[in-house]
Amino acid sequence: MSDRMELEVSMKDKLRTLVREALERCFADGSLASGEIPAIVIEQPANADHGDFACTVAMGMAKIERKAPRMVAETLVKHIEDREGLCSAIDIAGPGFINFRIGTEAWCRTLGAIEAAGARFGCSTAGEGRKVQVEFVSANPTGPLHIGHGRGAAIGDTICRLLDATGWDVTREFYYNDAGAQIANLALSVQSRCLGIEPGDPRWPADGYQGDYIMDVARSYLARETVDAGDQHVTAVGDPNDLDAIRRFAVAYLRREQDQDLLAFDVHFDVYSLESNLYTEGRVDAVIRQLVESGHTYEQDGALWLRTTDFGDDKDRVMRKSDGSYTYFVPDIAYHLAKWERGFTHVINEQGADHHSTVTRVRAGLQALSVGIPQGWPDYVLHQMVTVMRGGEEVKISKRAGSYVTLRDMIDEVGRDATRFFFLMRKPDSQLVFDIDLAKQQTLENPVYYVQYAHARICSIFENAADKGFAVPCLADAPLARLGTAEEMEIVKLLASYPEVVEGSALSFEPHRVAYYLQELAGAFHSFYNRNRVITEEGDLTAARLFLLACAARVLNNGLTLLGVSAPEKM
RNA sequence: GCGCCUGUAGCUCAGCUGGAUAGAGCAACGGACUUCUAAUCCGUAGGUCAGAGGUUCGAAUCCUCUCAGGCGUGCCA
Repeated sequence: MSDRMELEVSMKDKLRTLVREALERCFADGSLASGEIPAIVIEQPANADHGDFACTVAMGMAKIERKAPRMVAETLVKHIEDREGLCSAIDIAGPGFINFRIGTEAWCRTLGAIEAAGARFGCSTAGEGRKVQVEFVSANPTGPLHIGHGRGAAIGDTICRLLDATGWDVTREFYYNDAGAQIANLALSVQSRCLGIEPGDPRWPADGYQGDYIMDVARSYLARETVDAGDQHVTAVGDPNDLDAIRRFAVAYLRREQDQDLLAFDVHFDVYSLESNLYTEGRVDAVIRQLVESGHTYEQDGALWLRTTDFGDDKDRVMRKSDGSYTYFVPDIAYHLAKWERGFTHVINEQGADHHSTVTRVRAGLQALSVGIPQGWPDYVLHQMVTVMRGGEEVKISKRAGSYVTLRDMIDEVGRDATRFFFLMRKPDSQLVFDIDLAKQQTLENPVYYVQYAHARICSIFENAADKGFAVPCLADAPLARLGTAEEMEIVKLLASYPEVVEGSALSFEPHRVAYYLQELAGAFHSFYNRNRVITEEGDLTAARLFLLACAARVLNNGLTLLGVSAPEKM
């Protein structure tokens, strides 16, 4: 029970409670007058001399209280009752900061939560079991996944893991645009290859897909092979003149390729939604009808337009082209309406930023429907472009020209762990330069190895300890009072802050925070390792340090797992 | 032109959603293995946080403008 409490209440939360209770006492006895409890911010000072935590509330209250901030702080501190004995010192400093120094024992007590929770340390129930759907990758089945999809896969998958860890009921979804102009283009490209037409030939389709993989598809089609992809099982007809059969086969073939790449990347989906199904189920026509009824559409130049400018767009958009077919965002609206109807009040779409113009359009369409969907639904996480460098030069990514680096290349050349970690190192908003040569040649410099090495080193210590008759103790047998060096306490403090890192990372959809945290924790361990021996003549000290490292290994493992990166025991 | 993202050490990037003297990793230089994995550690050096205003006790962080780069602005997705 007490372990449970320990698990869920962070040090910051405990201090926040101390301050809030003190404020209430101040108001009760009249030593502070405003009577209104403001947001209480507890932060970690950049400078360790200022203590473990600082509270800024006195400075914020100074104006309302009409007192100097330091006066407010002094009054407040006098009313703090630290019943749990957390603080070894509470000081007032600078313009009115209240600085808290946490006692060594109080810090060490937090390790109990790690033993108690194990693989679930860092998890919370913040999501309260609510449903959330995360759509990511959603590559068109017109070619292999490239490095940009890889970034989306890594970010989307880790967001899912983060949400799952923080108590959400997560559905991972992949949307295949297997209808529309690009798919027609794909079919024509494959057909041309079947007929021996090459790029450059006057008969080659304009904007045709020129990649070599199109030849593979054509060969397979002519050989009448069978492809299994998801619930699709397509056997090639083999007739170069049957464009419809070529389209079905090509889509299934490329879906299978993408599925295999994602499998190799350890990315899995719960639901695959097909754009073509939205048509066959009549959802596209239905949404068109609803939009027309909404009064937000008009006909012009033989096309049907949605007045997206009613909802913040800078120009109206065509829904139904003059040739009678629909633009991509109509099925997109139908798809998102279906998400809503499936009960997902929380939806996150992870996409490349090159598709960001779709955000306004989809939201506008959903608002036009007036079915109670909130403004700003769904959420979007847009990752910026990945620039690929090879041989010191930028590799221009163009699917149609057939020039790109595939995700499969990266996994084969760099390894899954390093590729994932690399993609997760930067926040989605930042552009990413992926230097293939660097990633291949200097693999050992990749930060992922730094973190993994920390885990492997700890495991190695455990092995050596076992050889000398030391078992890793449980909390009850670990004399935590023996801990206290600067290096040890650095590790303890980092371990205690892990749940907040996970929570913040999940809340902001920013996986890179976990990656940075792990590097910090690994660094704290490596520093400790180089200055202290774990296995010594002193049994007590040895036991205490083994326990501390067991906690560190646990958290390294938990964090790496969130990133989809392995935590090896040997390297 | 307009919209979104970005601009922080030589390079690649963090900066906990407004706090105290702005950080890390590479690269450079100097050190540390007869001791649990040197894929490691310690130290030195490196800054007009693109620029200019504004908001307030306090700004890399918020608002405006300027400059620079990326993406978008298709009856492509």
